[in-house]
Amino acid sequence: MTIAEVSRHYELSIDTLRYYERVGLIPPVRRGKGGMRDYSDKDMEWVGFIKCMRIANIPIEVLIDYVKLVKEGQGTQESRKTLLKEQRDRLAERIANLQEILEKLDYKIANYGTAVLTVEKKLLW
Amino acid sequence: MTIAEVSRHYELSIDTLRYYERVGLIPPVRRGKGGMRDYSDKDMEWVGFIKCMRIANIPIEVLIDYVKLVKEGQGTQESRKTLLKEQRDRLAERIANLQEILEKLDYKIANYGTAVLTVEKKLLW
DNA sequence: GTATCATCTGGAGTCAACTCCATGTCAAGT
DNA sequence: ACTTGACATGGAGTTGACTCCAGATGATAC
Repeated sequence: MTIAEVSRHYELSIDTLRYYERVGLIPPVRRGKGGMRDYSDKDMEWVGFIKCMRIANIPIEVLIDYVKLVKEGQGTQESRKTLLKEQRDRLAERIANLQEILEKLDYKIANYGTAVLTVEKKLLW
Repeated sequence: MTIAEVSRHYELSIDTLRYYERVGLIPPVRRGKGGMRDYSDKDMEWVGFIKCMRIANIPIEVLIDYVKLVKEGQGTQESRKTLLKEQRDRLAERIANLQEILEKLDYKIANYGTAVLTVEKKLLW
């Protein structure tokens, strides 16, 4: 897979793909003729994983740590699992939080313009 | 309410509160003796609202537009409602998205280290 | 064999959203 | 009278995460 293909497939810019690799968010991709990247299936998996994690706002720093642990090998499995669990919990919390805000927004929209209910509105925000 | 009190109450830094007001995220706060801000209940409501919206990642630009519409008065109610609805929908979509990622993460954690299931894992990421 | 094209690299630039800083004012305590 | 402390302002600096650029290289089309 060329970088252009990966870029299209995951809708990540070529620059972003190179950036991710540069900072260690993705293990180094094997190079073919003339130093060009040739993404393996495993590389693709990584890109997909990282894309998901980034959508979930998991900081790049944290993901770099994860990649480092993977690189260190078998001995780090527990730490990796712990790291993922931590992030999972953060994410779950965030979702709950956003859910609450969604409900508030729904309420606000439903009652928009009704001059009544001022008291309750004040309780909300 | 002094700025320090508002800061403590909403866990927003004093700098952030001033910044929000400066860029028009919060209507101008009335000043007391010596030019010091004196937050009214209405101001507090605004701060709370804006805080929520920012937690939901609604961009500052969008919120500034909203504040502007409010300032323009009654005639803009429909536009404001539309704006809120748009943001509500984005938020709902984002939550659904995050929910999916949470499930993937849960799956990944549950099967962590089990060398089996490699095929399914590949399907996931 | 030359123009075009995709890719490469290292480094600089951009953007949103704060965050910090220097300097100044004012009221209160000693 | 003087120090202290909270607050004010305008503007500069920081951070995270990209994004863009200049210059080089190798493959492909004509």
